[in-house]
Amino acid sequence: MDAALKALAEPRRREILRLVWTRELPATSIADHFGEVTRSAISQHLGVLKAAGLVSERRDGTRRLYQARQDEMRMLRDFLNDYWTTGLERLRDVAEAAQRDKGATDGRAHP
Amino acid sequence: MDAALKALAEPRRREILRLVWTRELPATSIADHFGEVTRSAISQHLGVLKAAGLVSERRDGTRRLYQARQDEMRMLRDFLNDYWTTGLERLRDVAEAAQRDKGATDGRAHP
DNA sequence: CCTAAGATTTAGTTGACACTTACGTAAGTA
DNA sequence: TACTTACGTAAGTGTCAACTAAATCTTAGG
Repeated sequence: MDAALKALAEPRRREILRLVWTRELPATSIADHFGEVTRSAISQHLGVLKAAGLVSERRDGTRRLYQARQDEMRMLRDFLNDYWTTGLERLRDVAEAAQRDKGATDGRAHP
Repeated sequence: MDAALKALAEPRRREILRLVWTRELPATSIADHFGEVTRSAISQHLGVLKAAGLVSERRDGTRRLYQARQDEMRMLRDFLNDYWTTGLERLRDVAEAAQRDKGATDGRAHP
């Protein structure tokens, strides 16, 4: 999860992910799409994406075909939907701390 | 958008966002939740979150109250849903490149 | 005015990361 | 075997981000 979000924080990797969203592509074709960057750099990005579970790799002769793992992306989307609203009991101690904070001065911003 | 994803890539910031998801909290209360980090560090994280538009800041006396901007988070979620499937016409040139790649040898490795 | 509380800002350090160049390797081809 | 293609990996460099400590700002209250 951490790895996935970190991987997506890089614009180049997002673009790669989009390139292989609907089809398999060999590393070279992907790299060709980025004229301003070395093939090696793209290879490293692909490694990060693969380590994060966001792409799959399949070998075909000397080539390696990459494709996005849409299921993992869906999990990430669900994480963004749910993470903030789950485990809210954790907030209790902070709420108490805030309460303590204001208890002395009574009623400025929040009850 | 870029800034938002980058902001979320940091676990500490995600936790902060969760703390202020349902309520306003002063910076001190937030910092108290992270025993192992300085208030200064938290303040800087809050600055990043605010610059990314993920939290709002309101002043109350000497305190500054922060709260998550859930609308922005929803936009981010929608981005994750749509980005990959929009602008697919961009893929055409890559598709052509791949086609060229295989066309010569008719579906083997490479010319 | 003076002081304290709450919070940000400013160096300055350290580690992570994106990148390039150079090299290594596996698989196909002549 | 020798050559070429398609990759990954290693090593080195520059930049950026997260952190600490110290300084600064702002507001409240005596």
